[in-house]
Amino acid sequence: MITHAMEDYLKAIYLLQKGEDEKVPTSVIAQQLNVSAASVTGMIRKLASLELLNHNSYHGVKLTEGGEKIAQEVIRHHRLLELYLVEIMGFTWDKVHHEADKLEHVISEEFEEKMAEALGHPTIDPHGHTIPTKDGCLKEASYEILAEVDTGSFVTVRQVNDDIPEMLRYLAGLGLVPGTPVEVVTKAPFNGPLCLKIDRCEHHVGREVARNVFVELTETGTD
Amino acid sequence: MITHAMEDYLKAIYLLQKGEDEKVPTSVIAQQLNVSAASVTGMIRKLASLELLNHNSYHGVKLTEGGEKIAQEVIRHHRLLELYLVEIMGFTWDKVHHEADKLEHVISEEFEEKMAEALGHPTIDPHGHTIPTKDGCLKEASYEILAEVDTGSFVTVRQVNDDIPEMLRYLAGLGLVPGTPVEVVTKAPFNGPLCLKIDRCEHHVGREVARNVFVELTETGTD
DNA sequence: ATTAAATTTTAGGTACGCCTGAATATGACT
DNA sequence: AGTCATATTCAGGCGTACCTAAAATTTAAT
Repeated sequence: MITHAMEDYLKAIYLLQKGEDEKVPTSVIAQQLNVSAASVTGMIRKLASLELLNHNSYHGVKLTEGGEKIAQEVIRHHRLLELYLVEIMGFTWDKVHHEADKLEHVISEEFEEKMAEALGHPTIDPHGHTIPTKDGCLKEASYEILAEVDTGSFVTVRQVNDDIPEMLRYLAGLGLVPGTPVEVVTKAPFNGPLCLKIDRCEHHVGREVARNVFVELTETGTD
Repeated sequence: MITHAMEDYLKAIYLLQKGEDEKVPTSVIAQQLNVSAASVTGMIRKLASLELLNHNSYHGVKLTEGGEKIAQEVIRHHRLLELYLVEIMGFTWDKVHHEADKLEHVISEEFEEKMAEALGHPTIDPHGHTIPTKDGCLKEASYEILAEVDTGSFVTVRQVNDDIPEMLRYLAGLGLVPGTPVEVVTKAPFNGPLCLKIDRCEHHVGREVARNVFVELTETGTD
């Protein structure tokens, strides 16, 4: 029996396990899920005994195929829910992450299908993340971090982190949403703010925010 | 903190506690929730300590105002969900009870409001049950049990029990859904089947089924 | 190569929600 | 009033999921 907590662990490990055979250390999982490292060890034992992941003591974990499948299902639920809540139910995009985090463990496969149909089998969620297909394909494109783009670059926003509601409201206010073209006018030194031209208006945003926005380069600047 | 299990208990007690100051015995709650009587006692302790119900040992329990409020909220969630799943998402009415039972504990107040808006603030769910209003009004009309109506009566279906998917599919097939006018043509003796005229066709349904259908009398027959 | 720092695991404990089986209280019936 | 069947509660246990504190292991730095 897969519990909600197990699903949360599998999802977190899947999203942290970026590279092909990258092992995810216990401490990183603990930080991601806001639990103690000891709790993570305990859960890892259980997941390993179910063959959902492989565990090399002191060297991190890696999901098995079975573990990945479950993780992808949960992520598909989450992202479909986020889009459904925004597009069909009229939620603002800052609130849907929290709601989806609860619902993702509870909805049936039929619920998932009804949402996918209502949305026309979408591939991208409101924050720009790829929605895994039913058979488990998830090719998350890798974009640049806005904070690290060279001055003078022209970029298009592709993704934003979805877990800080206040930041999402701020980003929406600026127009910094997936699809928006942006010019990086200047970058103040000492981790200072970026000056961005969005829809002909200049805005100054801090690095903290710019680290949560992911972009595609249209034209590289000269730093 | 109110857990999902607590909500389930409060809901069950609320629905069992038909009369004004009717006390609900432990055993009935245990049967309703499919748990042991001992488990019910344990939970009753906890709910009593939170002043959500009053408990007279060996004489059953009665919800306090606070307990009733929570129960009504959960029931509102459940019934709004059932209607939303049928009307907006296209579920068949036999599957929504199970889905709503899981979702009712998880959705936010905002989710509840979005559903109510999308449905035009409805008052009745797909099985004919009253949806409590946000401020906790639930006037469940009391109807006759179809199995106990006199031969020759003309009735209108008002409610059906929602927890047996197979029976709901059978009822839908017969056209025995809320709003349908029905004539009770005959009632076979020894708990035999009822002969019902529905939309000009005669159908023979067993007592078991007829005990799960609730009707309003249009014209009483002569038994 | 040894030691110090960081990471990870073990050990022991809490709370929840459920169980079974044994003890106890109640109400009805002689 | 005593007895019986039923209803209820107590006692002790199990699995999940988390915690803190202490022990063990690995890594990095001298």
